[in-house]
Amino acid sequence: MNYDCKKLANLLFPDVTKTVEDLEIQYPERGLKEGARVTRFAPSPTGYLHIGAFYTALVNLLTAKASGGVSYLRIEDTDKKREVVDGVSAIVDGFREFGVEFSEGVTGFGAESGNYGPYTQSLRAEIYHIVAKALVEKGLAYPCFCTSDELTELRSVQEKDGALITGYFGKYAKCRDLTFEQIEENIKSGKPYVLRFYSEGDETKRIMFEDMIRGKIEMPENVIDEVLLKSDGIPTYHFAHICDDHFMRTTHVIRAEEWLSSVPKHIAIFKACGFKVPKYAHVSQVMKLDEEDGNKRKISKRKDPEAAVSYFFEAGFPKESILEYLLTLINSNFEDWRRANPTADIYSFPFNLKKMSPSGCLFDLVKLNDISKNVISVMKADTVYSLISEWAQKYDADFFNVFTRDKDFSTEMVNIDRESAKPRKDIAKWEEVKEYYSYMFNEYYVPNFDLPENIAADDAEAILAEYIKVYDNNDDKDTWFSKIKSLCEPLGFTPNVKEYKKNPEQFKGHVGDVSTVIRLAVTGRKNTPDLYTIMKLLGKDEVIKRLKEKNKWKK
RNA sequence: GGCCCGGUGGUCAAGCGGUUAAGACACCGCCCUUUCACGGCGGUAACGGGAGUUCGAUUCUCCCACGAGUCACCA
Repeated sequence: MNYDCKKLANLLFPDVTKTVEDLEIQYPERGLKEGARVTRFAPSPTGYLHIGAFYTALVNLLTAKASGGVSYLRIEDTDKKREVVDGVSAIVDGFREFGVEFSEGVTGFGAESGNYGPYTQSLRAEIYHIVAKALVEKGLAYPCFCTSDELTELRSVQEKDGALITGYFGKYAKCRDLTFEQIEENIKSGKPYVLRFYSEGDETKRIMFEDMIRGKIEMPENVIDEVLLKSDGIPTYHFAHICDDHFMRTTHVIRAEEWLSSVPKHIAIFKACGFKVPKYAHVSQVMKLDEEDGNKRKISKRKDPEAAVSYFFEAGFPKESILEYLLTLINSNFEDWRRANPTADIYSFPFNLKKMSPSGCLFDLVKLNDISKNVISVMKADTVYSLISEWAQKYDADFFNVFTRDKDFSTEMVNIDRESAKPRKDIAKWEEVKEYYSYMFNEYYVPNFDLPENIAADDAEAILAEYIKVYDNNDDKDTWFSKIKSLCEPLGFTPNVKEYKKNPEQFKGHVGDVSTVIRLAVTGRKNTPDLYTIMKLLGKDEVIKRLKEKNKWKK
């Protein structure tokens, strides 16, 4: 540069009086214990909380917690075009729904905690300008007055030349050669400009860095004069990343893999600023199978409803299920650990970044269901009752009224075959509950008279006729079952299943078939949890009423 | 197209020069069982292809194909 950089810095940033040294004092080293990691999750408020973003956030949280460090939430709202009105709340609420908390940072719209703020980029203009000014003073940044048309043209020229890389760099960076007078004149005449990084990179040289998930990575040095400040004075992601992660004292930048290719750029800017480069870890993306071409692809905000974490909450997956599932994707040894520590807090899991897979994984709803069934199966009835109520209140008002009409009844209902050594694992998400227990509520009960092939309608009728005679809702379970057994022989069935299996031709069926008839009559289902309890809960009148609809068996 | 990342059953994945190539989910069968579920036992199923290096490659190297990402005044 052929001019006094200090002079230019003052021309560009006349109002900036603070220095980088001031900032170093204002945001000192955190003084955490050896090995404690400072991580951050830094989303843009462009819509709902994305499941992939949450996944990355979880890795950040886990990394900080496992090392006794700090995690914080920073909002990257430097692109006003993409910003969405309730973007910040959507993100914060999303985490809140998971019961997940950062140690510091943004806690709501316009709210934050911590000593390294502001944690919202739009509030940090001064900081960026201080650092930018310092860069200009060092001759490592300069104003560029090129219009977007000129840039597009540059690109097409480069492409025509068959250039290996395109972009604003080296000899193509014509604003590098502006004289001070030209710059001054442009600025005085109000010409918009961006501030560019003056790259000293050498395109023949290569840079090495260590990614904590992928290991050593070698790439060509950055030569691009990346935009640092946009024409409105707001920083680009790249520059904000450098300033923020330095002054918020981030030790580990853990972000999605799409950032991997800009690491050389970031390292160059960190060094130009005289800042220490943090450790990087690039998390591979959560993908799904595209229905059209059958290939893996990133879960898309636009095309895939399951991209939003709210999708899972609407379906009624407990937050623990989603968390558990994501943990199994994050560290493959999580499942083993969970088996050994069934009730431990997930944050006590010895998380290890190095154990993360460098390849992208498919989000498997089937596996989520399985995990969720396990999670729900070990919940206490009271918990299940309140979680179903909460869910229904939000998403199914009609069911909410029915379900909460009689709390004791519903609690006992969800407690059938629960709180035991071998709990049932039927329910994966709350939206299944209404259908699953439909026969327990008259509003939803659908009589069904389709007998299994092996049972004749006349026999079914006879079974019920006899059963009504002996049925007593006050019986204990053994008595209840022995009465059903006693029905068998007079009607040509056997109470002994083994006997039936030995000589099937001697009987019409066995006690299982007799029970099936009663079950079908009472619940409309061939399969249910413990029938005894169901009948007990339904009550004598209702059971008898249902038993008496016996004439409707399909013949 | 340049750069870069990735690759073990359908899915998530152990493995890190010599293994009968774990485990989980899914699927199938059997057992248990008044149905279903749970549980138990068993089964089907994998190292993208080609060259090297080596006594020996899933593992190391290179090439090819494939898949992903990135090349903006978006993050």
